[in-house]
Amino acid sequence: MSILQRLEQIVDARLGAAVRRAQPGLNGGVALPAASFAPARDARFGDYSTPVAMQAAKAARTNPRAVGEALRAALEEAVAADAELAGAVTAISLAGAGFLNLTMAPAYWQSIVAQVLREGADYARPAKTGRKISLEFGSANPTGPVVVVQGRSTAAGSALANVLRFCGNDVTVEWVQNDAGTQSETLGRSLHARYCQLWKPAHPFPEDGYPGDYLLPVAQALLARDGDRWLDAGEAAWLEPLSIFARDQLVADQKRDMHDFGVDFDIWQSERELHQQGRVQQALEALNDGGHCYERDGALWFRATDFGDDKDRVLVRSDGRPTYYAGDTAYHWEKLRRGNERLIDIWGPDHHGYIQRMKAVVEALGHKDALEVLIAQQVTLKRGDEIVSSSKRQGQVLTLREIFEEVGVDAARFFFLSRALDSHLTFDLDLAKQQTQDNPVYYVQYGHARIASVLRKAPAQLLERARRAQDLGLLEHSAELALIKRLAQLGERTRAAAHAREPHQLTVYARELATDFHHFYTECQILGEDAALSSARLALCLAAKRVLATTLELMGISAPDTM
RNA sequence: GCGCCCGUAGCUCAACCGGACAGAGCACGCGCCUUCUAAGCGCGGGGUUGUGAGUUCGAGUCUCACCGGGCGCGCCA
Repeated sequence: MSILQRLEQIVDARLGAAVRRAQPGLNGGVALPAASFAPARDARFGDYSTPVAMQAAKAARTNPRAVGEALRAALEEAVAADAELAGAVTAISLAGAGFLNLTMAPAYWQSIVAQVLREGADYARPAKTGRKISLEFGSANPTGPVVVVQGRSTAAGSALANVLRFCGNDVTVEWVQNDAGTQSETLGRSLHARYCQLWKPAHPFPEDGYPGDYLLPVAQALLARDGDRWLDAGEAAWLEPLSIFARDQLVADQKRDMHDFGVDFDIWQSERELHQQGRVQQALEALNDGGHCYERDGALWFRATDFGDDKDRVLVRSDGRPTYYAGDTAYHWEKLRRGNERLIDIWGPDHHGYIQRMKAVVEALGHKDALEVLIAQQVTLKRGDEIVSSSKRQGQVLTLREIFEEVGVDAARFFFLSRALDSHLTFDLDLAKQQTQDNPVYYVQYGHARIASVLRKAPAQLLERARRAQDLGLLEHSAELALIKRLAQLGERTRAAAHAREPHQLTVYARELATDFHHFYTECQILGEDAALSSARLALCLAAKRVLATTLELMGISAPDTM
């Protein structure tokens, strides 16, 4: 257990007594908050701070400063009685309305460097919880290449998956192929038209078909496999096989796009298969058995209004075909049956109205509050001052592949990741491409490359000495301590990003980390006359390199040794 | 009309469960390379957190109303 956790434990254990001291007449139980030491807002207040006394005072309706003072005295006593803690903490103070502040000794910070070197990639990684979480994102109709919005949801989704895994969860990353229903048929008809055009260029293209060039190679592939077999056949004969053929080709492309973008899914769920395997039927039966369905106008309805939705929803149309909603219900049921405690979906902004009904059906299946939906807002593409059209209608959408091939995967991922999912994102292609100081990706990566460069310059013997972490007591420059304090935040920052489902917080931390390193690099000569000091600073470089690499890995961005 | 999201410096955005004097980057001005990568560092000006009330020891954060922007409200997906 870390020193900070021990201190929190002591505070938790003594909080009740502190409250009673402040409020002697208190009878009955009070729900006491748990202490959590966070980095102090301002160095004047010390290094760590907790408002727990104020929170407890509120619950007990008593004076926050009185609770704080009793708690401060109790903590001081406990720290003095323990050699390890006494060496780590130099001051405990009460400030403001009742903040409990800690000032840590340089020896404490120096020990963090040793800890990072010892634990490496596992530094700040908590124990496995075994908690199973399904994360679904990117999912789209297999009706074309992966486009810009999916760049955003997959960059964010995969980073969220990484950080949830880092925090000890067992995460399954899933993509759904919406390969059933009318869109799939439209795809089949579009392909058939392209295929016929290979013989007769004047062959009409369906009015509601999918334009764009991406079906041309699919039609060629179909020709290569089946020759003229479908040319004069009736629709009933070719509709399903061509829909499936197109799906298989396009899904293969989507997989490749995603892989090259650095995202590999554990599951590519076909909606069509859920129907064929009887999963949809089973899910509907489960709902029906629970008494959540009824028939009206020849259709089967789900009583969504029993679970907070605006209106009841159709599961099976009066003509007997199940709705998309029925398929998605079956899919979410599947995810629950696989043992996931938590289902997180990332959807596009046009699916807002769908959230409540999906939560309703998950609750009806007995898993209230298991589903969380994150909405990834629209992305506007720009080149300098010019907005790049992303109208799907014209069939001229800029694909995700074109974007990451133009600006690079690292820059693309960082830009997609850099804003909270629920705020609008403007992606400036020119800025992302610039290899200048304006580009935050390179700012962070440059920190890593700079360290690698110093390490290459360092004599092997000195590097060996640095790895033994024997000279850390010499690290007391303000720039050194500031950098170490930032390294020490890795745990709480990753936990915050995971807990809030806000992977963009990683980009914020990465920049802060790089800033502290660049400052240290400017202020402190690493390789110098004094071997002991050089060894200490090299050790700090090794630790900073490790934490930068961990943060970049979580974001799915490379950590280069040279730039 | 109803529901959801957003509104913070000139611009783009942060702000941990309600916590201390609301912070960064860009842009603008000034300075720093005979030493480890200047893709870097330092200093400076900039704010009634859309408006008005409420809850609280304490509100950018919670509640209500209003203003502005986006999205949704199908036996479409």
